Amino acid sequence: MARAATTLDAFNAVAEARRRDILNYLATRERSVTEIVGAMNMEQPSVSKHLKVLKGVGLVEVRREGRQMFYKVNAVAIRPLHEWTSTFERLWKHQLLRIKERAEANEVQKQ
Amino acid sequence: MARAATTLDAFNAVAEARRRDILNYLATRERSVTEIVGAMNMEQPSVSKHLKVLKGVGLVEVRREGRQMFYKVNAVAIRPLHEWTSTFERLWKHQLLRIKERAEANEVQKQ
DNA sequence: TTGACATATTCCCATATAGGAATGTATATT
DNA sequence: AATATACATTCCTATATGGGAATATGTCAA
Repeated sequence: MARAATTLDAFNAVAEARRRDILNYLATRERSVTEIVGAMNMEQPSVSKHLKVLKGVGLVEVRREGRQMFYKVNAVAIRPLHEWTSTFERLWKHQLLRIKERAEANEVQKQ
Repeated sequence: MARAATTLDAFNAVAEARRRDILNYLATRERSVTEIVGAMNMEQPSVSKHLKVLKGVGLVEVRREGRQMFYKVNAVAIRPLHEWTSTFERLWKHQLLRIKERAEANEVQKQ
């Protein structure tokens, strides 16, 4: 079996750095494809293909205006990722606290 | 060019649902490979391969104890994902607020 | 109607899996 | 030493890309 499809869910879709770049760019406000192409350093067909994947998992929404297509982030689709990572928040805070405690203990030793 | 390697970063590593399952299982406490195999419904070689990927991007750490290998989550490695998703938190909260407002406006209309 | 402009889609290819099967390796036990 | 246990690795294959190139589609303008 090959890897799961990028169109399966948000986790697979944002695995690609280019698509995260696009989402970051769209975080400010909606943009036309041409604007995205200009901002990223990618060919237009690549951008369109990435946008199709993002749209497939609901991470972006589109609006037509004449010849242009304006894409914007659908932030609620990112929420599941945030919530999944949140389940580990308690763990890394505990980890960082212990690192800090150890550092302070070393400071005391040096004195 | 093919898709980026799963061993590239945490984003690619957790794109696979099975690997998130393993991380979820390890969230409670460290576990031996056999325990993981028992909990997930996977073959042992598959589990070992997924653990190798997770270890490659620093999402888990290992400790040997006799013949057993105990794996545990390295939560700080999940932090970058949490922080990236957090940049969109303001957006989806705003989105949800508008949804709520619209629902309430409809309630008033019905009265 | 004819272009021109903005996007989307298709075709092709090199690459990276994920799982299954078989095998290798390290450690404990007798 | 021989065997069993616990994992890791290798080989193979079907599949899913992501980018480049070429082309198709849709819309506005003259």
